[in-house]
Amino acid sequence: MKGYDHAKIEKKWPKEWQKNGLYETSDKAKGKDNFYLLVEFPYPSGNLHVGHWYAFAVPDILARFQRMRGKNVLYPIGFDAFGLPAENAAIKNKLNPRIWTLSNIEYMKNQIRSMGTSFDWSREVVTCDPAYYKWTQWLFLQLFKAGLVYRKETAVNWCPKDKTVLANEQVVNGKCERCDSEVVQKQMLQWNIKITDYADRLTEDLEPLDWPKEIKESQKNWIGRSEGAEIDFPLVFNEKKYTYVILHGFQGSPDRPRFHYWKAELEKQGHKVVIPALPNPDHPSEDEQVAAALAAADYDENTVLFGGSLGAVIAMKVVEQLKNPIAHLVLAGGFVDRNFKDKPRNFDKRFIWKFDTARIKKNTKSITILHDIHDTAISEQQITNLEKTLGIKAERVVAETPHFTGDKEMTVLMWLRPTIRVFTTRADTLYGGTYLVLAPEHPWVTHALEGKDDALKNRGEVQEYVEKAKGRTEIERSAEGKEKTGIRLAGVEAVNPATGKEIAVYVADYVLGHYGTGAVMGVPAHDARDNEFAKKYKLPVVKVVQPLSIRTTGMDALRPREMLVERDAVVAVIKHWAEDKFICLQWKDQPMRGFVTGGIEKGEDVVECGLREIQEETGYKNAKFIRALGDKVHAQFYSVSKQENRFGHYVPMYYELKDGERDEMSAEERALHDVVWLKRTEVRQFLNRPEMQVAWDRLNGTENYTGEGILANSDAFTGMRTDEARKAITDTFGQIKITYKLRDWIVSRQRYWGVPIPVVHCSSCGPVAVKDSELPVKLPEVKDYLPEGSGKSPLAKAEKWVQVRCPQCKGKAERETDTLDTFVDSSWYFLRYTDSKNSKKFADAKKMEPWMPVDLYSGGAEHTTMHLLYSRFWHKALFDLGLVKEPEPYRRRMNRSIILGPDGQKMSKSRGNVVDPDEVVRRLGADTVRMYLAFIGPYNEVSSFPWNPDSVVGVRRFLERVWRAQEHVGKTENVALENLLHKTIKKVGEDITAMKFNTAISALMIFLNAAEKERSLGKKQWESFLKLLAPFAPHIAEELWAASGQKKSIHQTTWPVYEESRLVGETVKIAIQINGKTRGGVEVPADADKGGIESAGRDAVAVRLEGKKILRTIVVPGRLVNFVVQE
RNA sequence: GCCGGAGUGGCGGAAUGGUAUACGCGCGCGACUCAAAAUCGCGUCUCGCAAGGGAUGAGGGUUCGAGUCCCUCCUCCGGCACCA
Repeated sequence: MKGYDHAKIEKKWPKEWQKNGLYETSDKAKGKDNFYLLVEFPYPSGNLHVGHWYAFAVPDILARFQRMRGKNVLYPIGFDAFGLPAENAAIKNKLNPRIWTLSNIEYMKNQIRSMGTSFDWSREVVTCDPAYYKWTQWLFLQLFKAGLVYRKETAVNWCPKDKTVLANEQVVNGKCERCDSEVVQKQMLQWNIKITDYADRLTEDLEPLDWPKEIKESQKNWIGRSEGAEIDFPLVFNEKKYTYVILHGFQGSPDRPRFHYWKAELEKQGHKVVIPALPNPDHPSEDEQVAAALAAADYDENTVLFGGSLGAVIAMKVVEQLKNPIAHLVLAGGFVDRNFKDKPRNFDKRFIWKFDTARIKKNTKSITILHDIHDTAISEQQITNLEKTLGIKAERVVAETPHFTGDKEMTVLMWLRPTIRVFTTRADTLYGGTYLVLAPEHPWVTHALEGKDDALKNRGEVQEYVEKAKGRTEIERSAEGKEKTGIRLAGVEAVNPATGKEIAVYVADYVLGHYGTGAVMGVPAHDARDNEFAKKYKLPVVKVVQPLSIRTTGMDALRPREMLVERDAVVAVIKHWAEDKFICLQWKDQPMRGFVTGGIEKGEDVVECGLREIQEETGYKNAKFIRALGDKVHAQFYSVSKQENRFGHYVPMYYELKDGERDEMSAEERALHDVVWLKRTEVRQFLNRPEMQVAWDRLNGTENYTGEGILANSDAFTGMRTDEARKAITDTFGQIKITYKLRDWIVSRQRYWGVPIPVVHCSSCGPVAVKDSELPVKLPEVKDYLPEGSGKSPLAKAEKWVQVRCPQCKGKAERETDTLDTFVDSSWYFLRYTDSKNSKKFADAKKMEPWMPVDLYSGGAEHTTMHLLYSRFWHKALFDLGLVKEPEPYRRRMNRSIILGPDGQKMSKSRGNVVDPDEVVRRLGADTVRMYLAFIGPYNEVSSFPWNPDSVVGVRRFLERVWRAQEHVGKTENVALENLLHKTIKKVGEDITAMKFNTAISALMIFLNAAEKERSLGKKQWESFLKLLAPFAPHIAEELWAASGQKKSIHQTTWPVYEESRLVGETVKIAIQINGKTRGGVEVPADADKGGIESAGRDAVAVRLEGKKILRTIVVPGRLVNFVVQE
C-alpha cells in the first residue's frame, strides 16, 4: 500500500465527477424531495481567501450529506459582480471595470472548483451580465410602477474638492480618502424605495420563521417599531397676528372641508382668515379672479397669502400688483406654464402665462413652494421651472391625495405661530417635560435660521452649531465622547400643553432629524439621556412617576390569584453617629436586603413611626429625624412572614443616630434579621429591592427612575399607573403614532459600475419607465470612470447615451444617470438560480416554485440587518405583485462565524496575516483544509476562530490514519465496534443537520481511535465509515471506496442507517451526588428502576452518609442520584 | 452611543439544568531507531504527600443541583443604512 498522496487523488476525482455530471441539479427528480442550500455569493475581489473556503466548502458538507440522504439538492453559486472595488481599480489602472471583474471571476472559479465543492456551475449567475441585470431593471420597474419608488432629497457624503459623492467607506475620519479634504453632508435628490410600507409585515412575519432568535431580534430592533404619541408644543416668540388670505383652485370653493379646518385652527390662535369665493371656478378667467382676490382683503406686511393649484397662479398675479410687500406667500401645487400632466384645461386661453418674478419677489418677505411628488396635474419639470423662476427650492412631499399637499400646507401656515410636534413613547411623563429639543435638521430650525420671524436672538451661534452638526455623520454625533451638546434657542420658548408652563427650547445633535418628528420633549427625571443633558444645562427636573416594583420571581414573587393587601410603611435610612456608615438589614426568612422598614399604624405620625421602628429593629435609642427622601415608592410582592400579597406604599425617610446607646434587641427581632453597618460605597451593592435603592439614590442625589410606576404631580392623571396614563395623556393632548427606526431604502448611487436605473426624465412627463422591449438599458462606454465632478454619476459623461426620446410623449428626454445600489442585485439572485438562462422571464414559475423558499441560507452575520432585510422586503413586494408564490424567501437562515488570521486578528493585507489557502492545499490537500475548517469550531454560532497552522496538521494526521486503516479491514465484522459504529452514524447525521460539523468530526475520530485499538474492522463497517467521511473529505473517501472494490461513486450511495437497539449498552454509569456535589459513581443495569438506582447509590457512598439524615433523594434515571442531607 | 453576540485548560474547543474540560493541537515521559523524523503507547485544569478542596470573565440570585436560567458589572467581536 502506498502512502496518502492527496495531490494525485484530488486531481483525479474532480475530473471523473465532472465527466459524469455528478452535481448538475435536475429540475425534477423522481421520488426525491428538493433541498435548496444557498450560500451568499461572493464579490469577485480577485483572490480567494480562507474565508471563502469557510463560506463554501463547509456548507458543501451539508449539500453532499443531503444528497446521500436521497434529496435532490440545489447548491448553486454566482458572483455579486457590481461594486465599488471594480470602479476604484478602474480609476487607478484606467481599465474597464468589466474586464477587471470578469477576469477575477475566471480566476476565482478555478479556485472554488479546487475546494471539492459540489456546486452546480451550469446555473451560475453574474450580476453584471446584461442578461442578469435586464431582469434587475425589469423587477425594479415593477416596483416603480406599483408606486413603491420615489425621489427625495437626502444627505450624502460630499467631497467639496472633487465635487463627488463618497461612500461611507471612502470617508476616513471625516476626510475624503482620495484628497484628504473635509467631507460635508449635502442634500441631493435620490431614488428611494418604500421599504417602510412593509415595516410591520417584515416584523410580524419573522415570528414563524425557523431562524436563530438573535437574528430575528436584530431585525426586529433594526425595524424598531415603537408605539408612541405625537404631542404638539406651541412656540412662543412673538404675538403677531396675521391675516391669512386663502385662494382656492380650479373648480374649488371656500367650502372645502380642509379650508374650514384651517380657518378654525388659525382663528383659535387669534389670526384673521379670509377665503374669498373666486368667480366662475369652473370657467375661470384671470382678470376676474385676480380682481376678486384683490378686493377680498387689504394686503400689507401682516398678510399671509396662500394659493393652491390654480389659486397659486392667481396669488402670484395678485402679488405682482401690490405696492407693499406681504409677510409670506405659499404656493401649493403651483405652476408657471400651461402644460398640464393629466389633460389640457379649457381655461388656459384666459390666462397670460407670464409673471414678473422680480416684482413677486420684491412684494413678499418670504415664499414657500410645496409640491407633491406624485402630483397628477403638475410635472416635476414644471416645478423645476417654478423653482428656477423664483429662485427657491420647493419642498417635496408625498401627499395623501395626489396634488393636494395636505397636512404640510397646514404646517407651513402654522409656522408663523408654529407648534413643534414631538414624538414620545413616554407620554405618561408629559407633566415632567421641562424643555424641548430639536434636531439640527428640524425644519423649524432651518426656517428660523433663515430669519423670517426675527424669532431667534442668537442666530449666529445656532447657525454655527447646526453647521457643525450637519457635517458630522450620525455615529460621530452619538458616539463622540459621551458628552451631549446643545444650544439654546434664545428668545424662543415652548409651552408644555399639559402644565401650560413655558419651557426652554434647545437644538442638540443627540436628537436625530429623521426619527420620529425630529423633536423630543426633555423629561430629565425619567430618562437617562435627558437627565444627562439637563444636568449639563441646569434645566429643571420635575418628578412625575413614583416608582413601583412588582416582584415576579423568587420566593417573594406576587402570587397571581391571591388578594393584594395595601399597607403604608416607612423606610428609614440611618446614618452612624460618627462615621460615614449606614444601618442595613439582612433578612433571614426571605431573600431581602435593605433598610429598616415597618408598617405605619393607624393615625401614627410617619416620623415617629420611623423612630419606633429603628428602636425595635436595631435597638438604637437615639435617632434624629433629618429629612424626608421625596415622594412615595411602591412595591408589590408576597410577604413570606405574613403569608399574603402586599402592596406596600413606602415613605423614605432619613435619620441620623446621635450616639451608640442601644438596648438589647428582642429574640423575635433577632430571628428576623441581622443588623449590619455598611460603608457608603457598599450600600448600593448590598440592596436588592428597587424601592430601597430609590431611597438610597435620593439620599445621594443620583435618582433617575426610568421604569414604570404611579403618576404624581400630573393633575387628573395623578395616581394612575404609567401604562394607563400613557393612553389617557395621549388621548387628551396628542394622538397615537407608530414610528419605525427603519428608513426608506435609498437605491441611487452616483457611480459607473452598477445597474443603470431604467428611467427617462422628460420635461413634460416627468420620470418615465423605460419600455420592457428596451431592456436592458446597458451601461454605456465612457472615457474614464472618475465621477463627473458636478455631483452626477459618471454615466452623465456618455452624452449621446443620455439623450433619448420620451417613451410616453416621444419628446426630447434624458436618461437617469444614477445606478442602483448593489443590494438590489442581491435581493433576487436566488430566484435566478432556479432558471438562470431564461431570456423571457426573470425565472419561470414552473422552475422556481419547486425550489422556493430556500431551505437553508448560510451567510455572514454582517448581512443580518441589511442584505437579509432588503431581500425579504424585495420578495414581499414581488409576492404582492403576484410574481412569486411565497411571502418569505428563506425557510431557515444560519449565520456563519469568521476565520481570523493566525494572530487572532482579522485577516487583512495591511496586517500581513492573510492565510493563502492555495499554498496550504498544495502542501496538505483540499480534504484537509475543508475538514480543518469544519473542525475548528461550531459553524452555527457567530464567533471567530483563528487559523492555527499547527492544528491543521491534526486533521491531516487523521486522514493519514484513515488511509492506513485500510490495512486492518478484514472479511468479518468486529462485534466490539458495532455499537460504537451505530452511535457514530446517529451522531454524525444529527450534527451535520445541525451544522455542528466540529463534533461530527470528533465522533469520526473517536470511532477511528477505537478501530485502531481493535486493529481490525469488517468490510461493511469500513465502508459505512467511509460514507460518513465522504461529505467532509470527498476525495480521499472516493479513493478508498474505489480501493475497497466499489464501482459506483461513493457520493451517489445512500447514507448508512443506525439501529436504535444498538445505541444503548447493558449497563450505565450513574453519578452519585450529596447535596449536589459529585461524590462517586456506580454501574447499574440500563433498565434499572428508580428504587434500584437509589439503593445502589446509597451503597456506593454509604461511608459518607453515615450518621447523616437524608432529607430528600433525587433520582434521574440514566444520570444520577442526589442525596440531600442535613449538614 | 444604540442593537446583536461571545467570554470554559498553554491553544481551538466539548457539555438535553445532572460526573466540567470530549475531540484535536501543544507539551512531558516512554517504545521503535546507530540517530533523527515519522509512527505507536502513557500522561497532561489547579492546590495538596494524602484524605480532600478549588476552578467555566467578576459579583449576586433562583434551584436538590448552574458553564447552561435571572440581575448588575467588566472585556472582546459584529452591525449601525454609499464596503459587500
